[in-house]
Order: sequence, then C-alpha cells, then structure tokens
Amino acid sequence: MTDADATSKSPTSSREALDHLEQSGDSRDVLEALSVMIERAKLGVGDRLPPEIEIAKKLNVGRSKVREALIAWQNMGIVTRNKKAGTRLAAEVSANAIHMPLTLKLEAESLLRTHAVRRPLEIEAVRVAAKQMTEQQGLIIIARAAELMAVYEAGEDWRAADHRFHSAIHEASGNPLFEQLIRQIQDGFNAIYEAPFGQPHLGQATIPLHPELARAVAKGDGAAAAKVMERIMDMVEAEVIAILGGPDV
Amino acid sequence: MTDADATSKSPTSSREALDHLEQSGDSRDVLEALSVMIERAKLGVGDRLPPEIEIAKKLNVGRSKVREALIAWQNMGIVTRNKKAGTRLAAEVSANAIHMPLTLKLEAESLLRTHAVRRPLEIEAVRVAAKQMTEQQGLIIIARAAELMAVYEAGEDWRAADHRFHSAIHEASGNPLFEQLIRQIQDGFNAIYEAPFGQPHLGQATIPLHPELARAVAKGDGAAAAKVMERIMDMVEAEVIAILGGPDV
DNA sequence: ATCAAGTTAATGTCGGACATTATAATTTTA
DNA sequence: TAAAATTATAATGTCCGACATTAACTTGAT
Repeated sequence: MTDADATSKSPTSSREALDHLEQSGDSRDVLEALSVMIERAKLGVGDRLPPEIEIAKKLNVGRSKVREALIAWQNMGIVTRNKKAGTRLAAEVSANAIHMPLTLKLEAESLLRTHAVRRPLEIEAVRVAAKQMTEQQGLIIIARAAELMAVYEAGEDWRAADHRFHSAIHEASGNPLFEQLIRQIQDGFNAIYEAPFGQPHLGQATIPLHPELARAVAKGDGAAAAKVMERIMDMVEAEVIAILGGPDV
Repeated sequence: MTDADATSKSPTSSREALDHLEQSGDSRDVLEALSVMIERAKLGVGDRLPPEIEIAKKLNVGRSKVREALIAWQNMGIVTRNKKAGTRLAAEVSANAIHMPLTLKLEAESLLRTHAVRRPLEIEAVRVAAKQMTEQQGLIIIARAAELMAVYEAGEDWRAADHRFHSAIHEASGNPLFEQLIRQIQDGFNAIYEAPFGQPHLGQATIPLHPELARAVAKGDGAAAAKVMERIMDMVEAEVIAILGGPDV
C-alpha cells in the first residue's frame, strides 16, 4: 500500500495550513481530493484505501467529514465498508468521472407516474437509435425481434428475450444513459408492482408490434420507430390502468 | 405551511414514546423512526422538522447518527438542510415508500449524452403540465416567466428565477418524478460542466422564449408548449456543441 | 492440522466544544 | 416613519477524543 503521500508539508501548526486551504463547504471537496489520492496510488477495484483517520490527517480535515464522504460513496455503491476490513473500492474511480446519484422516491400509487417518465425516454431512445445505429446493430435488432417472436409464439417466458431486444436498441442509440435510466426506472416499477401483484407480465399484447419496431429502426426511420414505440407505451399504460382501476397522473 | 412546531411541547421527559424503539444498527433505523415521527406530526412538504440534536435526544441516539441519516435523505432529495433554517421536507415521506437509488456514471465527455436524456423529459413534462395544470398553476407559471424576464432584462443572475419557473411547470405536471429526475440530471450536468468550465450560464439566449412557453402551457396547448421546449432544448444543445467543438452522441 | 480463544485494527457511536452562517431582532440613520 | 446597517441567535458544520463493536488475524491447545 503505497501510502500516497499527497501532503507532506509539515504543518507546524495545523492552523495555518488549514487557513490556506480555504476549507469551504461540503464533502465534495473531500471526495475530489480522495479521487486524486486514489488515482495517484493507482488503486483499482478491490483495493483497500487507508483508514478514515489517516485520510482525515492527510487531508487536514476531521474524521467526521471523511466519514460522511465515504458514506456518500457507499450509498452510491462506489466503496464497501467493513469493520475491520476497512474501506475497499467497489467501482472504478476516476477524477474526471462524476458519479451522479439519482434517487427516485416511488410510491405504490405511482405506477402510472413511473410509466409516464419512462415513456418519453423509450420513445426518444428508439428515435436516436434509428438515427445512430450502425448497419450491424440494425441486423442485431432485427434478429433479436425474431427471437422474441419465436419465444412468444412458443408460449414460453418472453421477458428475457424482450429485455435483450430493448437492450440492443438502447445500445444502438450510442448513449448508455438511456439504458441506465430506463432499466433502473423499470426496476423500480417492477419493485412496486411485485408487492401487490407478483411478477409482472405486462405488455404481452405489444410483442407482435416489436418486429415492426425493429424494421423501422433498422431502416433508420426514426419517426416511424417513435410512432410504434408510442403505441407500445400506450398499450402498456392501458394495461396498467386496467389493473389499477383508473388513471391517476 | 403550518411551520409545524412539533417540538414545542416541552419535552420534560420525552422518554416514554421512544423506549420501545430499541435503537440498534445503522442509520436506516433512524430514518424509519423519523418517518414515523413525521407521519405522526403530520408534517408536509415545506414543513420544518426538529433540530438534529432534539431528534437525537428523542430517538436516544447520538447527533452524528441523526446527521448521517439526514444527509442520506438530503442526497435523495427528500429534505433540504440550511444553516439556520434547519431541515425541511422537500418531498413527501411515507413509511411504505420505496426508495430506489439510481446511480449514473457520468464522464466529462458526456455532457451531450446527459442533455440527450434530459431533452425528452423536459418536453414531455411541459406537455403533461399543459394537460394537467390547474388554472392557478397556470397563473403561477405566467408570473414566474414574467419574473424571469424581469431579472434577465435587468442583467442580473437569472438562474434562480429560471429554476423557479421550471419548478412551477414540473409541479403543474402533477408528477413529482419529472422534477426529481430532471433536477438531478441537471445537477449531474452542472457538476460535469463546472470542472472544466466553471459555473454554467447556458441557455441565456432561450430566456426570451420562456414567456411564450408559459403562455402555451397556461393555455393548455400541450403541442405548442412541446414545440417551444424543443426549440429551447435545441438551442442549449447547440450551445454545448459550440463549447465542446463538435457533436458527440 | 484443526479448532478455540485471545488480540487487534479498523469502523461505529457518542457527546462536547467551537466555527460558521442564515435568519431574526434591534438599532441607527436618512 | 421606513430603510439600512448592526447585533443576536439558533441552527447546521466541523473537529476532537473517548469508548464500543466487530471481524480479521494470531496464538495456543488438543
């Protein structure tokens, strides 16, 4: 453990050093300094970083501040913290990468609200995908749609195939944020749905539309693809409304 | 609202209610106990909750634990915390709410990608707002737009006013997820932007469009409102591209 | 060699002191 | 009287030091 000595300035009185550091504000400073430390020490996933108290000394801040910063990172899934094992990196940290924690508060009555934010993202994703995809990605999308139809017509569980199909589209969009956002919104939706209703099987009726969607995307026709996706979203929404008993948004 | 003086009840003993809480373990317990407290006191959005130290006393835990719990809520956007103003509820808290932590990893080159996911959300938000808003909300939106224009024409910092304007629209949409998502995406965008470029002042040229947007929403014309918002988003995107030097998505 | 008991090094928690600051109250001044 | 400047105050922000807890490590006994 290289001990990454970033600050070896021998602060005779820890006061003056602090003064010139201009300790301003929140724990983001600490996180930023930590990012630099980690990069300097070339720590990777799984590596252990120094104990809180040493980090605190090194950065000339109190242990509480370091704690809060590390807890924030823990909440973001960037580090794990254990009693004796200390703090370990759980994900790559790079100084010019910023981890934005998004937290959605979902309530049981907000299935429709969740759907309402998913809808424009899905539509835009297919539109962008149609514009950005490479030829090969178009072929993959067509193939995935065929797989989905096959599984569906065979009467098997089509959800995994459906997931692969949509993943292919999101990948073709070239923007990983679409997939990240949509998938996690979807996870939240499912978590809410499962509590009262069990495993969701929504959208079965929309599967025959998927090959059409695939063709539109592969043809590069963003408008048509968006139209199809709109229909799909509307059908899912209608299904949710039927289950809940009425519109809510 | 009622500024909930839930704490003004002279806590002579303040023990009996909390004895059965049997504190143990991590800060989730504190959050749970706090949820119960908040529900009992019927606190709503905007209301203030007791100072950290009183909460700590009430729950028989140290102040640090309460702090960590409240900071976690702050990171989730559920409360806001200010020096003297104390802690206020920013979103509804309910015991059976599900908190879904979303974490997006953003990198410096993905400003445009971030914008790309924000765009459809903003457009849909104004469309829904136009459909759902009450008459009073429409008036508020118009007023906020006027404020924004006044600040802008006075040459002052218009960002706070801009934020209030968009908040009013998001609130009118009736779906808090729009605001939660968009705000946090925006925070991420700003965090990325600030590192190399400093405080963002993007979108100045779009301000004159805002009154038009406000009128469209207040009139209930979702299509027109969406059109204006599209133009606004396109202008911002063009600005970002001009800064970065080329399209990236 | 294996298991049990003790050691220890880290995080977890607490509480007190002080710093900082946004709001509230007060005084001053035009 | 009203606006502006000043002071007071109450909350969070930060630091520190002590102790609790716990899980990995060490040592010892069988």
